[in-house]
Amino acid sequence: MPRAFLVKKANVSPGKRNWSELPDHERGDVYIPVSIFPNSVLMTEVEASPAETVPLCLTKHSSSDNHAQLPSSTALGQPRSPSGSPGRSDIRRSLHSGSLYVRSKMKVTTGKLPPDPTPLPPTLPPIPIPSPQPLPPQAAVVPAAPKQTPAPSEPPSMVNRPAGQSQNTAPTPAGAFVCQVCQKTFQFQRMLNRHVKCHSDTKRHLCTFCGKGFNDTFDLKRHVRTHTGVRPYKCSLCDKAFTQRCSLESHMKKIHSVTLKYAYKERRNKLYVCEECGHTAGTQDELVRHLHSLHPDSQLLKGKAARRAGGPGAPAPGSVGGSAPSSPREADSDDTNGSAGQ
DNA sequence: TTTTGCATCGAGGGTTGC
DNA sequence: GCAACCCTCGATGCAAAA
Repeated sequence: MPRAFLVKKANVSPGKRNWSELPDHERGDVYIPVSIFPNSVLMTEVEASPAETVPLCLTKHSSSDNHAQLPSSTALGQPRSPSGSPGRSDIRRSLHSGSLYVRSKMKVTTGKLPPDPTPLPPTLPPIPIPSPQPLPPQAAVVPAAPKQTPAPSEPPSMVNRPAGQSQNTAPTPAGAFVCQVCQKTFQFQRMLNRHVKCHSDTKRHLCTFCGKGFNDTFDLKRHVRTHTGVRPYKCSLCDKAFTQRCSLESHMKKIHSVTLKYAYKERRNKLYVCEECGHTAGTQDELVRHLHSLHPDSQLLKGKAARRAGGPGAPAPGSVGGSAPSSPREADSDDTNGSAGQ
């Protein structure tokens, strides 16, 4: 699974948040949550929503191209990361200096190809460069190749789709749904519908810090932790903390030789994370009490109240506001600051 | 130069709320 | 029933250590 987008490690320099300098267990206490930035600050600078302000970076550039569009950090005479490419902090610094820099690498995913005896030629045309104006999902899923014909093994009926079926989807006679872009098959239509978004350049959930877009709120929330420094997953043996559970489990296994007894794909105990401060709770009630006592202005609480009242504008279930929506898109796409999830 | 540990994120599958 | 939300696995790159 090629990873087309890699966030380089932040270059450590004065004035930047350097989490490695802090004991992990203290990071959550020290980090500056988004919410304490006056929303107006962030939102003013990113006001028009990153998708509009930033030509969204979601253009395909080589990594060397990145350097050419490094307005702020170099212009401000600030050091760059050794590799020459900007780190996260470059983004933030730029953001706070009034010019939002966003990495220009584009996520290009083609999906996982099924075992196919006739693999696609290596010289496939690139995925269409995103247009400044978001395309509707289906429109954005124009096949990369001029016209991809079904795999030889596929019966002709696969390209016959019922009315209402996406242009790029088709059910097989067996009931599986096939992505017409990459030929990957899915058992359910909803799986295919979501998969099709992978081929789209339009990302619905945008990070207010860097403008990077994600297809899923959870992906965005997870990503935002790289900006906020929230590390909910703490090692019980050495106090090290991680942003993701798999990192913790990997750490436990490699460093402490502790392999957690979980079945494959078994759900772990849900962890309720306060994205305001990184506090974790075992239950939602506990988290709510925490929010009431320490973050009474939390967007999560407001959202809950709004939902109870049945009012509009309430965040989606499970979402926890940390920053007030600054644009219809954000209002629509709920949180950037986490939820009680995990 | 190689190995190790961590950080990050894509994407499939399960769960929940409307 | 569907869309959104959430969880998990696995892949990859980077930096530090060996």
